Amino acid sequence: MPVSSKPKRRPALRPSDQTRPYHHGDLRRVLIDAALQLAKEGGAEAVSVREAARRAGVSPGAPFRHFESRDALMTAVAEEAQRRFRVEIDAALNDAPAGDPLARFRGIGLAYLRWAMRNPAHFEIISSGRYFAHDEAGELSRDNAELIAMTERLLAEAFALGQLRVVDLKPVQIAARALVYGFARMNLDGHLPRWGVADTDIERTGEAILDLFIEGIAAPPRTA
Amino acid sequence: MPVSSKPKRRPALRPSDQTRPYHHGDLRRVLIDAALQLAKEGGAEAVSVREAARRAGVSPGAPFRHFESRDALMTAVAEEAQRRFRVEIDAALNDAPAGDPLARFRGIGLAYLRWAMRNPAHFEIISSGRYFAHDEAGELSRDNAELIAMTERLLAEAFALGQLRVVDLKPVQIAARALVYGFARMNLDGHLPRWGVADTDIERTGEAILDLFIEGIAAPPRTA
DNA sequence: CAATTGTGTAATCGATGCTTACATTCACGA
DNA sequence: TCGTGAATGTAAGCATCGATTACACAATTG
Repeated sequence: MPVSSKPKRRPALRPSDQTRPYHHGDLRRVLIDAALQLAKEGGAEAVSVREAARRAGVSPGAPFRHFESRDALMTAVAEEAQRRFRVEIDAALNDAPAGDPLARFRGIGLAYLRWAMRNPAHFEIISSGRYFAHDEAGELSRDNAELIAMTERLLAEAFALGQLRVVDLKPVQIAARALVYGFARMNLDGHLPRWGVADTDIERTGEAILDLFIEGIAAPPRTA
Repeated sequence: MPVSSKPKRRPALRPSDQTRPYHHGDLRRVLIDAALQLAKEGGAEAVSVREAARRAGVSPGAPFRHFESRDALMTAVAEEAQRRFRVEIDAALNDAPAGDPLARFRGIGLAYLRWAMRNPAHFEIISSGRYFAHDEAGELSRDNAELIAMTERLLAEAFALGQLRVVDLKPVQIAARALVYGFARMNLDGHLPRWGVADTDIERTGEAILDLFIEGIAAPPRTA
């Protein structure tokens, strides 16, 4: 089993001359970073174990000491990406008004979209369901379940406050996810230009469709 | 350039004994079919040129006489899949009431969802934007543009008839696409179980979110 | 200090995409 | 009819990749 968290000193290769030390220092961490970088450069499937090893300055077999397969590496990468993603979501939630669950719901959607737009490859790794076994990747699954539960709770609160015109909340929840996921993937898969969305308009358009959806489920204003 | 459409006689390997004829007959076609089958069996990325050749009973180099690269093969596969997809869409349009553009719009969405649910791998190949160059694949692009134009027209007609409560139609169009695309990909990427959607409920749920969306953009009934 | 465990290297395997040189067959014009 | 060139197949080989195995070195620990 891999190292986990013991603070290893990074060997800091001697100033000018020597062969670098036999042991790397924190190869696991470095490999994940290299993989993240590779994904950013060439998309998720451009990540190869060998190239990550190359960038870490290590032999092609070395990564398999830390990850039993490419999928295992990608799972770790996905978990790291998910961690970063969660930071943004939580930040968005902190910025949203506590007493307005529908606004908070929207805030999550917006943060989701923005992160996906700005980190397409990492978003793909998280969501493609091809880069890791969902059964493992415990942290990732747990995290995901939390997010699902959170949107469910927010919708229920919104409904209780009379903010929604809809009764059946499950379809609303799934539709909302499908909407943001779909838009994010349209971006990822290069569909948006065909739909007349310029690069500079992407985030604005994402916000527009999210608002359209929210208006569609929101209760009409009291005074009509 | 490959053969195209000349009706070649298929050599019908001699009854019991002989080595099959040197020339295959219609290898291009057979390779595409094999690739479609491979995709159905193991997903889009399970398609390999060599395996397709193997199934066609032909040497590993042979396919490259017909497709200059794996991507070129996948492009042809995508075009074939798109052709089948279009058949369903057009059928759905024929079934929909001519005088009710919003219903026709919904019909397209439904047909889209159903086809994507029932042919996930082929759907992925069509839409993933990774298996072919969008600039080439002329037929595919043309087809896609047609579909986009069609939904645009239907929305405009619906608006003209007062069926919509929304003014800005572009976001509606994109949101609709994001919704169905997102749901289709959630299915493809194995998200739906996590969202509490059982296999048997998938198509029903798809219909539900589509209807939710359409209600959200539809004008309220006259008599309120 | 010695042994155990962790972590790297070297060499190798099989599969893949793709290329090149050569073989066979088809199709068309003299 | 035939024979020549184009089309289409085979054979062999390259580089890359994921993965395994045997071995080398280092760090920790008793």
